Amino acid sequence: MPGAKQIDRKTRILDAAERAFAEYGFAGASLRHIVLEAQVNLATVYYYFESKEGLMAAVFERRFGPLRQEHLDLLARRKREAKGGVLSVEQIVETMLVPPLRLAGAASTKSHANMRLIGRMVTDPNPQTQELLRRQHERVRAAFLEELHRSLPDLPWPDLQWRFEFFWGAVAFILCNPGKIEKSTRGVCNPADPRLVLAQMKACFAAGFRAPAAAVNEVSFLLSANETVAV
Amino acid sequence: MPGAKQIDRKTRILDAAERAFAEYGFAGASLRHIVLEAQVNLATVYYYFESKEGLMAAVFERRFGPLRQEHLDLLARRKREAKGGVLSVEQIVETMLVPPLRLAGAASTKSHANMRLIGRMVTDPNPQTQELLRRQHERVRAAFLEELHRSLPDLPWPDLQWRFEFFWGAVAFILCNPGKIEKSTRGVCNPADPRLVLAQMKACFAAGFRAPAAAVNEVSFLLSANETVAV
DNA sequence: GTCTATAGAACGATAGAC
DNA sequence: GTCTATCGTTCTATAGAC
Repeated sequence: MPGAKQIDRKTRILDAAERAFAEYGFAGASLRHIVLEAQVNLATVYYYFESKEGLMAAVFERRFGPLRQEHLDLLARRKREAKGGVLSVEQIVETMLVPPLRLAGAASTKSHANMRLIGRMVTDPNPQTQELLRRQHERVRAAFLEELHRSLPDLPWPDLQWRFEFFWGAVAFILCNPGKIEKSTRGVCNPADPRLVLAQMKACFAAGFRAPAAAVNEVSFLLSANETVAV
Repeated sequence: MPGAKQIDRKTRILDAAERAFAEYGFAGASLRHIVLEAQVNLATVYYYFESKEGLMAAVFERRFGPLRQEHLDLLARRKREAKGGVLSVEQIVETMLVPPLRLAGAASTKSHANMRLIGRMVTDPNPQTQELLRRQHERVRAAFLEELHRSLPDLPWPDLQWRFEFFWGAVAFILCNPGKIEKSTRGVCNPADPRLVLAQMKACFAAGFRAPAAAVNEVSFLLSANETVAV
């Protein structure tokens, strides 16, 4: 082994693919770009992963498998440590955020590709990507929803689900392109700082989850107003 | 003119392109797919729009131009009508949401393509897409941020910006793929119903914006914990 | 303005030598 | 396992007839 620089080909491909998928999405990332960066031959990808989709599945498994496990483990541990076994909303929000943010902090790959991968893939239009991600996230999703329901027993089930979607939407958006947010806020917000993201999301969404249930009937008039919007 | 079915070619291309971009993203949408659906020749696209990017810019201008205008108009109107000229957080959230939701409700194109276009393009990895969208949204963004700051003068500026990003992230995510959300919530949440989305977002984010400022120092220990996450 | 025809490059994928 | 070479397709884009 001539130094740590010589990583095996399979890992190099996974690393390069992760960066490419995170930056360009599934459709926009080409295998030729990936093999160029990984310094391997194009055929090597097919030898190890069979197809572009197989490569994406492997990237997902490597990254989101441990992430899912850490999510479940951390949740279980904090439930054991909690008084009465019921976590506060703040604790649940924290538990949802810490594993992905810690993953983002691990600077094994440059430019936070592992962080951006999450956000990018969540919003990727490719149906195979969506289905893979949904299966990866299914159990974690159910576990956290259940825990939130335990913590907020009076909040109606639909309201809880809506807020849950809002929460992950915000997370995905923030993780998607840290540079873009930092630019549009002129440096005020830095999504690459996990401590900031955690504190800010906790403050905002703990209050959001705790808010009274929505009143649907109060708002309909504005949407059916007589102003016309050009279509 | 033999009936309304015979729309001019330029419009047919724009309609088809909008649907394709909304569904597949910029990289995933091919001109061949678009011209097939628009029932025009491939060369027609280049005659009218010069390039794929030109086509996207035209799609954006047609859809987001009026949207931006309605945003600014509606905000100005509600400020005139407000007591003291200061809007409540609920009113601002409503004003941010109503124009895109009304646009989504206008069923001129099938399957809510105009609605999904917003969410899809906000999260699209293509840099040209990002830059176009940023320029389109710049003024509206500044106007709403200013109004929120007027309504919440005690909230620190960074906290306000973070929550603003969370808000639009959640909006983009919800608008991105209504079907996906409805499926994963087993029909509990229906993002295609503007009244529901408006009521739920108002309830969650009015409380989120009103929450006390974040306390950054309280949360750092979890992220530097000694558990290791596989990388 | 609208078409046919095609250039020229990039794509995912595979066969077969070593 | 790793390579070269290449297949067949699809892509954006253009030239030129009508």
